[in-house]
Parts: sequence; C-alpha cells; structure tokens
Amino acid sequence: MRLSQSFTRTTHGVPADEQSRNAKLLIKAGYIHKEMAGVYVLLPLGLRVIEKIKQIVREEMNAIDGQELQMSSLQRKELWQKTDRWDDKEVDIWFKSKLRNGSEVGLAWSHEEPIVDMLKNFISSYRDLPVYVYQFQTKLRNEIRAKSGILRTREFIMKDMYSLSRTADEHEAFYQRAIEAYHKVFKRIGIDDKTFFTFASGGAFTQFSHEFQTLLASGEDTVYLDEIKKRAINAEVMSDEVASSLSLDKAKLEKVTVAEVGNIFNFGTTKAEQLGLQFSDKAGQKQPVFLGSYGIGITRLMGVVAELFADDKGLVWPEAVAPYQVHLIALSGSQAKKSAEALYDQLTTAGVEVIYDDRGDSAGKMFADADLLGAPIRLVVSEKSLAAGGYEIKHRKQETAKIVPVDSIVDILRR
RNA sequence: CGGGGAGUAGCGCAGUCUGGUAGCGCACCGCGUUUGGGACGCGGGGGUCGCAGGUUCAAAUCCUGUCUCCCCGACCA
Repeated sequence: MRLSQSFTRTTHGVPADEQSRNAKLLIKAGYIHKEMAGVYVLLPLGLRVIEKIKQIVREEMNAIDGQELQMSSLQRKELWQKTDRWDDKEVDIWFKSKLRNGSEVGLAWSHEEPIVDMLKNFISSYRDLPVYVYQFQTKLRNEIRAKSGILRTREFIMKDMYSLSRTADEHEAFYQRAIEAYHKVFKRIGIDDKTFFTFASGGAFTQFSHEFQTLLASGEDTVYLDEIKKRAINAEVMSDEVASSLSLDKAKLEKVTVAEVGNIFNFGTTKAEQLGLQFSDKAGQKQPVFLGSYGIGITRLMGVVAELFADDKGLVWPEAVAPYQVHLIALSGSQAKKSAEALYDQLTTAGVEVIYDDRGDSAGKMFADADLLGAPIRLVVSEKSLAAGGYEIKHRKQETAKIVPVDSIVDILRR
C-alpha cells in the first residue's frame, strides 16, 4: 500500500470530545473514524486489523469443528416474544423498526433466538448432533451511554458461536474445548498472559457463566484475580462462599480493572424448550437440545490491543494483528527512491505486507508516522543506508536499527 | 435517567460579558527552497457561527424554544 495513494492521513490532534486512549490512537493514525457517539467507521487500516483478528478466531473456531454462517440483522418479533425478550422492559437496548405493512422487526442485538429457531429446520435426530455454528456479526445495541472509545459502542462486531449438544456431558466436553480454543485465540493475538478465565453471574441453569477478562486500566469491569492460579471472580458475584467454592483464597485475591474480551455460558435446555428445538433420541423420544453460547468481541479486541500495545509515539501492533508487517520509507535522493521502488515491488511480490511511504515528506514526518501507524518492522532506504551496504531495518519495539544487505532482505522478512 | 460541560472552516480554538466587515493555529491548494526524527518563505481557497423563532437599523453575540455531543454516576458483550 502506497501512502501517497491512501485517502486517510495521520493527524496531530483528535476531536476534543474523544477521551479514550484507544480511540485517540486509532483516530490519529487513521484506523477508524467516529461517525457518532458509540459508532465508528472502520477505515482501510482498521479493517485490516479487524480481518486479522477475525481470521485468527475463524481458524480456532474451525479447529473445534465450528461451521461458519451469517445470520440476518433484521429479526422477527414473534421469536423474541417466545422467550419474553421482545419487551423493552425485558431488554432495554433494542433498536426496532417497522415493515411497510406495519409489522415490527428488531435490529439484531443478539442472535440466540433466531439461530436456534433456524436450526430447527435442520436438527431432528440424535444423528444430527452435536453441531457447532458461529458467525461474525454486527450487533446493534441502543446503549444508554457509549464510552471508552471502541470498547463500548452501539454498533460492534462480535463472533458468536452456539453449541448444540445431546447431553449435559457432551455439552460440557465441548465447553472445555471452547475454553482452550479461546486461550489459543488470545495467545495468538498476544494478550493471553493478561487475559484471565473469570467466573461471572450465571443463569437459571448454571451457577456461573465464564468471561475472559483482560487486564486494562481503562476497562469497565472489576474482578478479583488470583494471578498464580490464573482464575478470577467478577466483582458482581464475589463473596466468601463463591471464593471458597472455587478453591480460591479470598485473602490472596487482587482487585483489578479489566476489559471483557470473551464470554461463554450454558443455556442448558431452557432456550431449546422455549423455542421448540428438539431431537429424537435412539428410542424415538423427543429431547430438548443442550445449548451453549460463546462470544468474542472483535472490535473491542482491536481497542484492547491498541491500548495495551502502544507507547508515547503511537501504536505497537503485535505481528499477528498488524495491518501490515513492514513500513517502508524512501528518504530523499534519486538512488534511494529507485531502490525503494524496486524493494516495494520485490517484497509485495514475495507476499510481504508492506506500507510504502513514497510521499517524499520530510524525514521526521515519515518517521513519526511510521511510529504512529505501528507496523512491527520499519525499513528505511536512503543514500546513507545504500552506502552502508543495504537497507536499514528497525523493529517498532526496539530503539536500534541495523543495516541488512540488499540480497538477504526478502529472506529475512519472509522468515 | 441524575449531575456537570460544550456546539464558530476537516481538526483544535478565540470572538459572546459590552450587538456593528467572522478570526488564529494545524490540515488543504500554488510557487520556490528544503529532506536521518513531526521543515521554511511568499501567495491562496474554504463558514447557512447546531437548528427554529423572536427583539433590533443591525445578531456568532441579546431573548425563547429545540436538537446534538462529551465527561462523571447508575447500567451494560
């Protein structure tokens, strides 16, 4: 990608009303644009980060037999009435609208009801189960107050997975696989060492639901953490009894601020019973399906990562989610320009993701922008580097640069 | 929804008290000089002053209404 052709640009200032660190960084660097309170546009760079995160999640969900699909955003009122979640008194974040014929439709804030109902068309026998489906979807929620940049918005992308199992045991086995898959996702993204399995309020069916909470000063949740055991208890359910029931020593728990990046829970058979999702067992008897739900906040993850990996100069993306791996700068000088052009073609052809700063701005401006955009590796081509025998390479996380020979650059970057 | 703050160029702001040609910085355009850490000179373009109504010879400024945004709280993937 040539910066000279990019329609986005970096800025010094950000809107005064934007307070959160993640949104300030992402807006300054041109990753997102604020459309209105709690609603952000994903600009090309931001979209690439989102796609990187989605791909990691997709691979791990596929690895535990998830089947990807995409539900609709317009939803039927009748479905939500069956589970008593249509009324604004029950769910206060609904956006609703009407069809031309006057009938009401809901704008998707969740997809549990529709996905369960849809699956009724395909699930009829124990032979059809278990099934694991998931999607990446835009959720629309009429939040009372959006805040914390892209951490709490009215429109956001979420991965939601649903497990349909025949028995409680079968459900539990998958639940454990999902927990492992979640840790793999967070590990690949680079935040697993700061992300903790957390016990939170359950429902009618189970005592607890489980959250994946990432240590973050600007997070919105509070948990009590045992960093050795890597377990936490959400403040909303914290008590002596809960701590001891989980074999955690209350005295050793540390109260910390976190951001919720994942949430999984067990519906038991209640949702299936309400919506009539049943299967015939071996004896021909109708049985309700055991349902589990597994969410990951995709856009929120981008905000968490942006905030966690940044310094006073800008973003410092982990390789796995960086929009581009290399930031190539051509400094002034006809030979440097020529070499940089050739290098850009060479790397792009080799499949290396490159941001190429071919704008010819002042060196300081280009260096500052490279730091702000946060690609893991910076390459500089200048008369000076060429005279020294090649290109200058510097990692975003490091202070020092070194010269690599022209011949070996592609091999070094491909790894 | 309670408390607080703010709407003037893409962004950041001054001007409002005391009505009288709508300004500054960044960004943008042109020319030239620059180019290893956010360069400089000269010249330029860009505004229904959130919206509606009222007072007045005259409203960004005064009055009334209204909309929106932000922060704190409660709530929440």
